[in-house]
Amino acid sequence: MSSSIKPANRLLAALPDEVYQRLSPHIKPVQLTQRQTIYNAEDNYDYAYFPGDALISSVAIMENGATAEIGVIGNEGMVGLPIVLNTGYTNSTAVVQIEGNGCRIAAKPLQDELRRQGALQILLMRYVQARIIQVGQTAACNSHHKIEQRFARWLLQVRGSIQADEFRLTHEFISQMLGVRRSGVSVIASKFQEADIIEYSRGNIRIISVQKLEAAACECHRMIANQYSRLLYFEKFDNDQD
Amino acid sequence: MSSSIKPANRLLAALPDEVYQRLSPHIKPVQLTQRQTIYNAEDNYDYAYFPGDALISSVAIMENGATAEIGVIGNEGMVGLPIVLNTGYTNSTAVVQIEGNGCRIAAKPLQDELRRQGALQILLMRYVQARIIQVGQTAACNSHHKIEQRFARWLLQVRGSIQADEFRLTHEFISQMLGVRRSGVSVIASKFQEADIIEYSRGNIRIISVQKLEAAACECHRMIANQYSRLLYFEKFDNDQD
DNA sequence: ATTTGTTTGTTCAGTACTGTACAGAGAAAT
DNA sequence: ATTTCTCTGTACAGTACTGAACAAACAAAT
Repeated sequence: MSSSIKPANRLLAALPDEVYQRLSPHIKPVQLTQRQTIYNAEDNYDYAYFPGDALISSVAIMENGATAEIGVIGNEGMVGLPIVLNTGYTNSTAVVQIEGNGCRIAAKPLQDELRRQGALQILLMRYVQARIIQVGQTAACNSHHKIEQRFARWLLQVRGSIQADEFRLTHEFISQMLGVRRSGVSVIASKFQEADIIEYSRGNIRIISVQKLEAAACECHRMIANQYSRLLYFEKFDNDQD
Repeated sequence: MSSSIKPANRLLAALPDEVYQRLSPHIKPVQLTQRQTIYNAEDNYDYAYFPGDALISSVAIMENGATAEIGVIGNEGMVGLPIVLNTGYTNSTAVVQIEGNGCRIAAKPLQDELRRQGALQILLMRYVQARIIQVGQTAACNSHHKIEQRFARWLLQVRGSIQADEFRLTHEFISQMLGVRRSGVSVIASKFQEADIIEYSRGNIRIISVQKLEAAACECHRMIANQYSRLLYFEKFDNDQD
């Protein structure tokens, strides 16, 4: 039982051994299934979730049922800011976008470790800042950028979070994340496929050219990626196969 | 020199006397002038600002110069999340929207007090959560709600933050906050004036009927206001004069 | 093999904006 | 008193969407 097996989640992996050792008895693996709701708006947070190869979206749901993604959490992040900030709950819903594994830690041991004001505290404060930047840029992006740019940016963000070029996602689901019509997504997906940027079929998407996708995306992707790497020291996922 | 003179800023006013006493040598009054930029994106934060009767906006500025407000800070809040989270800087610009007074505290004494893990830590963690909720809801609101609803909501938010029904703001400035054209704002302002909801003239706006404004606004205003009062225990500014 | 459900393609009229332009009205400056 | 500047009113063509509907293609279930 050595400590040298680093967890798939990059936040946990970034912790010094000493801290990780203290937390590890409380870290429990979980399997996350597609479309599973981890927390509804105003649910109390009892566990923080750290995705491995799963991807989770933080989503705002309006009174009329319209949705908009306000955060993407892959293995660079965690679900559970209300635990870090000790505020009980929040207004957004956490939904599993791409199924996979991950782990979770109960609120109390995590908060106990935070109170030591050590590496975990520093790391998660920086992560909170990264999420604030992400959601702020998303707010501005939703106002000013076209669906096509936003779709491209979103694909790049998903790619960066799960560190893979292929994933299972329907147009319908993507449209809910972008807060637009499904048919709008279909039209642009078709255009991107025509341009050899992506390939897709019935719920499966593969990114063919990251460079072309970056050219189609708005500045927001670059901006957010830069801030994440500044704050969390993650190297970029940049092995472009072009 | 008693401690009983409560500061105009409600965050500072909510602190126990003991904490406030420790901070008070570091609290310096500042006058904030309209359109003054307190911090540009990526400026390092050396002081946290606590508005009294001034109002500050946190704004994202895109590469093409387009702007969008991602946070409103009045006497219920502070400018300086990067100090609280100890991340140096952020991607947004802080601009004075309505001139007035306030005070500021240097980063170091504030962070020293935060490390005590007392009332300031609890309060500002809760404030961070409130700001996250605000910006998240704004992101969704920008996607789904009409300019008219957003304008109404924005006026209510400004009113709640400065706790006054009249303030100096041009259509041009409002349009930059909402991320829309100036002429679009003018049309709706004129419509609201016709309906006896507001009154305005050359940079001066007065809210006549809060109830009508609430009816014109989207759900987002209520949602954010509820979360602010839950997290920060502020009573609502609800002395409607209708 | 046939049915059923899911996913994508496509159309179409309608709406809410955008970008731009110009004029008028009030305030400030000389 | 006249000019200059700031702020607001209004118009107009163009664009990017929306909401809704229906068909086609494919996969899964029986």
